Amino acid sequence: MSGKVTIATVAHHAQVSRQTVSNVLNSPHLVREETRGRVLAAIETLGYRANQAARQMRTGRSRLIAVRIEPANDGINGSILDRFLHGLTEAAAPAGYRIMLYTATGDDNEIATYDDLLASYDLDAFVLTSTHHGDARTTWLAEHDIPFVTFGRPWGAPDRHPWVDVDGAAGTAEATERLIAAGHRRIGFIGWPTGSGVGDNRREGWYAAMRAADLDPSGLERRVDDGVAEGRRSAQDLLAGAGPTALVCASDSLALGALRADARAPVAVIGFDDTPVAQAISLTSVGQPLAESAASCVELLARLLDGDTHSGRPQHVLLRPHVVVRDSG
Amino acid sequence: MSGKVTIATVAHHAQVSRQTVSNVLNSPHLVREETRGRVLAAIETLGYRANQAARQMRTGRSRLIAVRIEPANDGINGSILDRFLHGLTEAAAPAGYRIMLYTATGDDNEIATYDDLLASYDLDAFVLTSTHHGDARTTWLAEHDIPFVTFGRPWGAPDRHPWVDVDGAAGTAEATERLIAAGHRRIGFIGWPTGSGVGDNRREGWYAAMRAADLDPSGLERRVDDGVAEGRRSAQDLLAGAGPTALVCASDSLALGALRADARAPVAVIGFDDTPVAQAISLTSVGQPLAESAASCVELLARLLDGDTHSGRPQHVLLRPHVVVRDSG
DNA sequence: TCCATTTGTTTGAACGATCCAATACTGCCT
DNA sequence: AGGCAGTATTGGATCGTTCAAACAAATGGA
Repeated sequence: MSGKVTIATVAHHAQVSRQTVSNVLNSPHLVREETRGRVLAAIETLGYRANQAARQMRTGRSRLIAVRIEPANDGINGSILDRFLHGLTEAAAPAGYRIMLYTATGDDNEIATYDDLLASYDLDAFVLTSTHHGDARTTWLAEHDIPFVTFGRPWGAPDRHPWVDVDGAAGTAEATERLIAAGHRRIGFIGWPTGSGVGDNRREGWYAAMRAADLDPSGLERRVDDGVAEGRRSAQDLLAGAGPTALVCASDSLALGALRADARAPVAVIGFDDTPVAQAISLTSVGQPLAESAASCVELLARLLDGDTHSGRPQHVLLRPHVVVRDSG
Repeated sequence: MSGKVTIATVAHHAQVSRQTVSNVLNSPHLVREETRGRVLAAIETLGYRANQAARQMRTGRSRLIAVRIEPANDGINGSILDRFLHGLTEAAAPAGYRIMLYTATGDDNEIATYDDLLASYDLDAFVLTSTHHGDARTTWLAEHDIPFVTFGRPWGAPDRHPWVDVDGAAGTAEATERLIAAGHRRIGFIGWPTGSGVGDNRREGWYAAMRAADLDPSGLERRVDDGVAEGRRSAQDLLAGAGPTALVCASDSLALGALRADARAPVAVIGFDDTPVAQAISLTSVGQPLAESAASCVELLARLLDGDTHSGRPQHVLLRPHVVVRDSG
């Protein structure tokens, strides 16, 4: 190896000053065509890469985006987080950003971690995944003027910050419409208790699709905590009552339970999230566009960080999920 | 906010020089007790945190560990990678390290990425997850003297680098012994084709446990590609032949398939990896100690990076997985 | 008493990039 | 020819930390 290649090495090789090399990289318009070519050639030849630490020390920006990775298997975790993370990493790289992970136990602890990360690493931005009602984290970040994006809408609260989310209602609506098109008329819904933004939203899509098709949704829904057992019990209950021929569920866990219910005739079931479980048991499920969501998060952040705040482009992105058809429905 | 707190701020506040503050942090034994107390108090009061970029520029070390996150849902990905990542992040933090993600398409591309990451970010080390026969990556890293640990043994190749792995044979052996203790005598095994280190290793545990209990394993095994359909077919095949009363499988996918096989009498099935799928369908499965594995990776790396190479402690860690008992076996 | 040794602390320089202000070089107008 | 605006390039200072070496004070032995 020829030792470290610094901006000085390049400058010497291209017969220009350090500053000119820096300009070629950061303000190309200031440099004459011919000079720029010479410098770029030298960079190529020497395999020069700007040292981030030095750049960061001067500019105060690290080109690092932090994402929390959670311990438990709930929320986005345990099923689709890795796909989201992969999407983030892949989208961030071409924009010159990298993803750094951190953990935290509880919101207060997470805020302490922010402080630490910001002071030690000069992080440029955060991506938050599991936002909830009255989230102290978004408040703190906003107060401290730290750029961030949430994957998930700020349910209830005014949306003062950029966010990306998946239109759950559109997903359950598509699932319901698909079942209607297949001839089903009594389509049930198994979802979570009223009050969770995500849960209410997914229920809404089913309800709207039923009404739009002039079908009566009354008596066809159950709201329970997430889980296979709960799904099974609810399905059993619905089948004994209103007798649906198909079920739309707010999660794959509920859907899996529904599939287990004893029914006279086969019941079509559609889950939500397209987790590995759905793939394994060939469950039709509403799949979130995770790669696209991640790319949108990066794009919003990049826009924020590059100071495009004045541009009128939207700070919010709502993406459509799509039904992944398998054997169950 | 009182602006940035640097080492100079602390030095001034504690009435000492910058270097003394630095010594308190990096070489405490050089500083007198009383002075150290004064400096630590100042650090506490001011909320000082060392700036990593500046430290990195001087020392050439970033305290950053890179991990590749893969796109596809195979290998460690898609099921347990997020738990491993969480473990890494959690174990790294107290040791003063952070986890950075990167992606790559293929080994060659990954090596190019190493070059990039090392030059731009001065990464301290890498953790590789899906090692395979004749892995070009380990060779490259070793040649360039980059510290790294693999999660997975270097099957076949001489183990010139530190690694952490889970003893698959011990896992299938425990599963087999458990079935034997439950009264089973004809216990089958469904695994992957001969030639994959991990697959052969998992098969070995079943085989050894059978022999140790004086049970004849002949005719009781099938080797097929991974997948639910393959698992089902193999199970069906075995049941029609040697007629096992229990099955040990090399993966949860195979086990799920095996559960689907039509059998006269109920067949006990044990899978491998304790994926979300196993949890969802209540499949007994051999669970890998992922948090512990991750912690071991960090420990080995920290040892490498802190220059403890002379110490005679082992460079290899083999951890025991354990059967997570559920309804299926 | 004096020098050698140890212990504790301070000073100046350096890491590699960018920002700033000053300078050299154009071409153009009067 | 001289002046002037605009462009291209230069050297020096700077970010916050650690390294290397110098310095000061305390200790110990002959």
